[in-house]
Amino acid sequence: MSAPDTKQRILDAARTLFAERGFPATSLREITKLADVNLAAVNYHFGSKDGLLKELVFECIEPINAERIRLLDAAEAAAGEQPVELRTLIHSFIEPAVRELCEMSSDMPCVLSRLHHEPHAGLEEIMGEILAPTIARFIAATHRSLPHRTPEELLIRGHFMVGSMLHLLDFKCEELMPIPGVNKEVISDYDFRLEQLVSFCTAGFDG
Amino acid sequence: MSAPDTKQRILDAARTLFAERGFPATSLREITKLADVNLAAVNYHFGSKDGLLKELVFECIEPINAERIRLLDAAEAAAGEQPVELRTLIHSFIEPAVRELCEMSSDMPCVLSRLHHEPHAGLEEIMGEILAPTIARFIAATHRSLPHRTPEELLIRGHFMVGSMLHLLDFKCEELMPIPGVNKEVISDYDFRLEQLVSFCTAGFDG
DNA sequence: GTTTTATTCATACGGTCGTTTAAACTCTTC
DNA sequence: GAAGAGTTTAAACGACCGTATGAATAAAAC
Repeated sequence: MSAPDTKQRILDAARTLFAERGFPATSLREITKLADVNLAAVNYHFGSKDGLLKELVFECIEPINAERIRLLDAAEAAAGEQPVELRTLIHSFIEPAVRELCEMSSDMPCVLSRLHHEPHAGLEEIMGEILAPTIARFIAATHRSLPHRTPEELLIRGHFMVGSMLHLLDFKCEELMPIPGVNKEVISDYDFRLEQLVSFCTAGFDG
Repeated sequence: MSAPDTKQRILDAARTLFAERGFPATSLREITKLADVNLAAVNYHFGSKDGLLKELVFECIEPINAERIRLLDAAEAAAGEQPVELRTLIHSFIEPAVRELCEMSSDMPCVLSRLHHEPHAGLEEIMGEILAPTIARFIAATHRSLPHRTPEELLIRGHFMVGSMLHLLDFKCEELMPIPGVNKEVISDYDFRLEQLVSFCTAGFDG
């Protein structure tokens, strides 16, 4: 019954529990019990509880960010001298996150969404170092696409876009109050969610 | 040096620390030390740490909710048989939260924003009981204003609106990476924030 | 088959947590 | 000024936390 890959089992269990109760409220004993590994394994493989969190977050947002840059590069190359269309820009930013996070695990979106709102010591570093250059590029591109908007408007609307996206990632439709006429399958569909979010933000940016 | 109003001092200290480190990561010892009251005072006045949180949240969102309903009633009365204008609807939902939270304390928005993303046992109850009827009314009103939209579209876009709003409430511009040409005073201004958010959501809802 | 390296294990450490207790201290009210 | 309800205090409780240790085990190298 021993674990073939202790490290991965710990990551999976941590993801689940962090999503359920949050990072500070989850103990290593709960994680290792769920993962069916020894308590000391976390400190052996990750150094500390913080180390575990960092690895979990990094392995998740790094590929998302790379994909964002890739899509933006492609869009700018295709547009040549012209500014990239706003909708394409927003799609490039949102799609990798929604797709990757939905594919990876239904838990990770929740964890990430929380971490954005409950910054943890030493984690802004990851968020900052990895995300900051990306965000700077997207703001610059948005500025070219919407030259009539002030920098303040673009910045705060970008903030709204991130808020909508994070909230979508944390969207459990089971928790929804029953609303007459709402089809849960439609709401849960990945393509529907993505399309709606891109449309909402595209219209909102220019509205 | 004894406290005239222990209860209020605890609430104030708790608000500050919950905003800074989050609920689970804040200890009663830190709270009572900051409030300059005895450790046992929390359990005497609030029954438990959870009780403290509940009272803090309730005293904050109850008036916001009441004001939302008041504005919606007024708007519907003014519109008569006609559906209320979308922008008015969204303004009625957003304005009370942004204003009340900004006036009350710069800490509370942060706390509330987090709690939405890190549901705590027994708190969904407050959120649900207080917010659910309000949300139902706003969805119904939105449906009248935008009859060509499906219920699923309205629901998920309402979700985006809430996400944007929560993220705005948690917006500390000090943490911002320096972006050339951005005036921090403009970004921090209450009226600017409100106007931008209402415009973003109004355009987004119909986009 | 022995030595070496990597991993797992049971257990313990010092600390902090939320909560409780019972004594001390206010006050008002008679 | 004695009585009593309301509040504050210091101290302690048992439970759980993240981390560290050194022995046991498995895998690989020689």
